[in-house]
Amino acid sequence: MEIRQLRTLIALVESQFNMSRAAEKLNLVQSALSQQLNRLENELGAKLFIRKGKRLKNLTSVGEEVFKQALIVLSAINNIHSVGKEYTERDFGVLSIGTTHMQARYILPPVIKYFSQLYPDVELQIHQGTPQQLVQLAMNYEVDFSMCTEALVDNSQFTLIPCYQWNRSLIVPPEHPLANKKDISLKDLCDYPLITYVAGFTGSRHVLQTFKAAKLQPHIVLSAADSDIIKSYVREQMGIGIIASLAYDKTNDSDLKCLDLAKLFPWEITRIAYPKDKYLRKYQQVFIQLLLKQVSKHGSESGYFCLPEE
Amino acid sequence: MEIRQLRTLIALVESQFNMSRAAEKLNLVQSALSQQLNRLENELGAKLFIRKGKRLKNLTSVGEEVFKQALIVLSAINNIHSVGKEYTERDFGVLSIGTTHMQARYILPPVIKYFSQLYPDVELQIHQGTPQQLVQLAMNYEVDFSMCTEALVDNSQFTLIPCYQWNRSLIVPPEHPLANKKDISLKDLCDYPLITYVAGFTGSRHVLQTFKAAKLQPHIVLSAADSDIIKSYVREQMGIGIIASLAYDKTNDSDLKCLDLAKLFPWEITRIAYPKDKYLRKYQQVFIQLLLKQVSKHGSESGYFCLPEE
DNA sequence: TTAATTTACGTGTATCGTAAGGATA
DNA sequence: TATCCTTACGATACACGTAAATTAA
Repeated sequence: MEIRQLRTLIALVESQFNMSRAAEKLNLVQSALSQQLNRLENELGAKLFIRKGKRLKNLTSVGEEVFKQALIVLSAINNIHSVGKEYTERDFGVLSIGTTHMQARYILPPVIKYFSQLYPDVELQIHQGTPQQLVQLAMNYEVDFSMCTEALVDNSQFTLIPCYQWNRSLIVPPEHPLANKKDISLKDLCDYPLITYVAGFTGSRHVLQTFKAAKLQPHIVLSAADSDIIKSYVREQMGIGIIASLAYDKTNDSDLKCLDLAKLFPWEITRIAYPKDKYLRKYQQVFIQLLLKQVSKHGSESGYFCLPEE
Repeated sequence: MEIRQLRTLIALVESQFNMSRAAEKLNLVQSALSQQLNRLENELGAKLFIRKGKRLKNLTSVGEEVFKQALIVLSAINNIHSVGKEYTERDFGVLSIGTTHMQARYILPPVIKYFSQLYPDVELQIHQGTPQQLVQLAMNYEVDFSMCTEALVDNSQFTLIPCYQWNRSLIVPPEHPLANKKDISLKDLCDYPLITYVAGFTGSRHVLQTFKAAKLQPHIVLSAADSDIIKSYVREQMGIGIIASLAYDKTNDSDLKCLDLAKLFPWEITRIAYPKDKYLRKYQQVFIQLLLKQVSKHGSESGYFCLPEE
């Protein structure tokens, strides 16, 4: 059995059982893939794919099992390469992070700035996506780690590092009736058109649950993936906005009134997640340390987020 | 990188950094190994072994890390082969068990007999050893699983299946002063020369701890690795014996008196252990099931052992 | 018909074994 | 000196690419 053959298997699954596309991914002609798959199937004595005529349709049960193990093999092989690079090119390489807009915009900038000075030869890649996509990215080793607020925490395949916790605030135009109200209630929020994060995003699940638990029906007129868009629409008088408190910028957003909602909604915990079996290079570990340090320092200053208590 | 190269690395470590022996293991000439190691080290850009002149002395730190990952790779590759065989030769193969004399002699026979009828084409291999060796065997995939009483339970790399629990009995010649005594105490045991299992074996640690906790000093004249030897020496009047209760055979050992010591010493739990990442073939799973069934049935009859409560 | 896969065949590469040369205990 | 490792070299095997044949959509 060859590692090449396992790569082939994985590429085939990742390209929805299309050999030509898989071959392209691997920079090979597709006849080569065809041969490799044959050899692998012959060696194992079992078909790995369900075929319809000549075309591959899906994995067989044997294929499923072999595929799982193939992922383990390739993860370990990647780790070995990382170990090598760690030795030959200690401060040189790529750091790819999966994250949401919120992190990328409000948390990461100072960390990244500092990190880039420390490691000028490390190329930083930021991949944005929904929490679900971020989990996928980390699982498939397409990023080194993801920062997730709604990660599927029950997934025991991940190392999870609690990173910070944050709460929500209401933003309204200064002339809005709620702008000077103290102790805003859930009911108050239901009286006005609401703008907040799209479902499945950045802890929006908890917001909806909270309303539901209180048997209230909020009137959501618009939901957006990022805080800046929510702010824009609040400025356009389309409604009141609920955003992460840390997304409110005292200087740039001074035309909006920001009211703390920490008591109404549960705090969210954002974690760093990467596969348990992944080897982290030194600079990757350093980045995580810097991030935690930044959170504990700047977070406590702003009061909008802090280290989790876990 | 080639799987072959990782096999080479592992073989080198397993043969104490002796290339010639490693080559023999792999059925290759040793120049081939030399080349493979070179290629691997070149690809990674780092030496994996500390050398003294031309000879290999030990792993470098890079080597250590690569070695760990190589073990993962080969475990997964083995699993893939198992999946294949499970498909092509469902009821055909080898089942190798690591176990102590006690299990092999007093627990396994009926299980093995039944299993052999179910799977006449599965070759059974029983590897005996000390608990430490059994752990090693399982860890290195040299057996499919080990049955351990004193397994290093803190080792999170193992799947552990509690199998049965058992207690100890005193065996004495029928004319011995203790033969008719009720409620034998720890102190009583210290009054006579004692014969029991060797240190590090079959729960002997707990026996010694119990005496120590009671500030008593037993007079151990002889320790042996298996119950039959202990019985022999008790028959020779060399002392009184402490053995696992289940090792006393009512018919064959009727010339010895057996007195339950369950209240004096803690119960031992025997577990099946195999690496978490190991793929178990059907017949291997069946064997474990049969074993558990046998224990629950025959154990409760004899009263000498039973299913653990965990 | 077009897109996808298999099969046949030739080429280049890389691994293995033989054998000779150095180094260590 | 005996054991162990490296290097050089030739034979073999094998994976890849080209191209033609075969089969679904």
